[in-house]
Amino acid sequence: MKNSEHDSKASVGLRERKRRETKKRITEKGIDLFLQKGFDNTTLDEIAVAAGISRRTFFYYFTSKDEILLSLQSGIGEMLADAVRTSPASLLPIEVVRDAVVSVCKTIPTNDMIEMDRLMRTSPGVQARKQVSYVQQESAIHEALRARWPEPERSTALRVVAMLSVGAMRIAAEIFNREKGARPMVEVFEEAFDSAVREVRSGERRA
Amino acid sequence: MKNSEHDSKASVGLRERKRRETKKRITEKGIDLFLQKGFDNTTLDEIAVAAGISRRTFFYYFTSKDEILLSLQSGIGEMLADAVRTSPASLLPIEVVRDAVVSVCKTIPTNDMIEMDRLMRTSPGVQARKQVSYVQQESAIHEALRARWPEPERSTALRVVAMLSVGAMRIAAEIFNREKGARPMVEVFEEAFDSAVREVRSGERRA
DNA sequence: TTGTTTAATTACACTCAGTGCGATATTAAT
DNA sequence: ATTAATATCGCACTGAGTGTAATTAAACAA
Repeated sequence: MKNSEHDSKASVGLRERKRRETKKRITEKGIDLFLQKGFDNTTLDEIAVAAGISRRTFFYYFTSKDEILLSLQSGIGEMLADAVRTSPASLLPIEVVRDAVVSVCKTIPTNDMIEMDRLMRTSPGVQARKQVSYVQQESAIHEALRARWPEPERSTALRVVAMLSVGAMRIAAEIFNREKGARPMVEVFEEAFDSAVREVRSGERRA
Repeated sequence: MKNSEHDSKASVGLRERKRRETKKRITEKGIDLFLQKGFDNTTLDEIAVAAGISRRTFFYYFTSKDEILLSLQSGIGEMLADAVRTSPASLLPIEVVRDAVVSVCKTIPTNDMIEMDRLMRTSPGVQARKQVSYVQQESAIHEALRARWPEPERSTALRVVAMLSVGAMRIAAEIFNREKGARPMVEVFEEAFDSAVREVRSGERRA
């Protein structure tokens, strides 16, 4: 194995290059059409024609129509996990996940978020799949957390902490889009996350 | 309007009675088939035949195949919301949601949970839809919470608290099923919820 | 260069979920 | 008995996704 899968240097070979271009073209044309006509009103035939491939070839690159959208959200999980792994050793889990989401939020362009959200809302089916990607992000964070706090008896707590962070992110995205990006995403997230923490801590006496 | 929609007394009329029987029959036969052959390997034609109706009539009762499963999980949201509404006035939000989930967990038969979970795992698509029902449950809880703590600036915190409770429930269900019901669901949930709260409270100093 | 292997692309035919439309039967209301 | 709703059904259609097998193009070896 000379070249790794994601080697974007010169020696990737013509095949791999074409492959990536094709996949990218499908994604771009697909999103274009989705934004124009809505997800459900766009057929695979239309996407195939726009991307200059046959309908059957589409399924060589994607397993379903949804995957065009999902492929955009994949990667966020890994970004979050990386942020967890590279955070200062002095922090507590709850602080680590907060920082992780904050740093990732900053990297996502605001316009993209709003457009994607509008897209997601055009179809209940897609809305459903999006939730699955949140679960994947949770898992990614959870694994990264467990690598740093490996005591097995702590695993469940870390799982819920991961869930809390992704959940706060999800809600922040919701609010962010409802306000049409009036405030930066990071700010909304911090408000959601911190107010939740405050709420939990408010019942400090014998529960 | 003489009779309310859910009046299960004598005066419901023959029509309503038949209607409910048909819907129930479809659900039961559907679940039977799903458990036998898996969700994806069961066609609507088979369900229709088993329920003694036409394929077309199925869509008079349900809007999709998924809805058979989803209709079973619906109702939990309302149970949770009711539990929130009827909880003692002295409790804090975080305590209220904990109690609500605990009380609802107790009412769900263990065997049902395990069977349903196995079913859900037979299809990624269904798995996705399940997540949507969690979101619905979150909303139900959130609304009930807001009715008790109506200050608008607290809404987001309550939203995240609702999410935390449903999330802990979801994770508890996951663990519960992984252990094949070795421990009661309530116990697993309490462990998940409480350990998360402990984790959040652990960073009590200047965050 | 040529031949060989492997991966990409396509056409065709198929299954199944879901919808639109219109016809017929059944129950309720007057 | 008439009339108005509500249920049930058949038929034909669209669109997603799969299986199969054939064709084309790139990679590699001699």
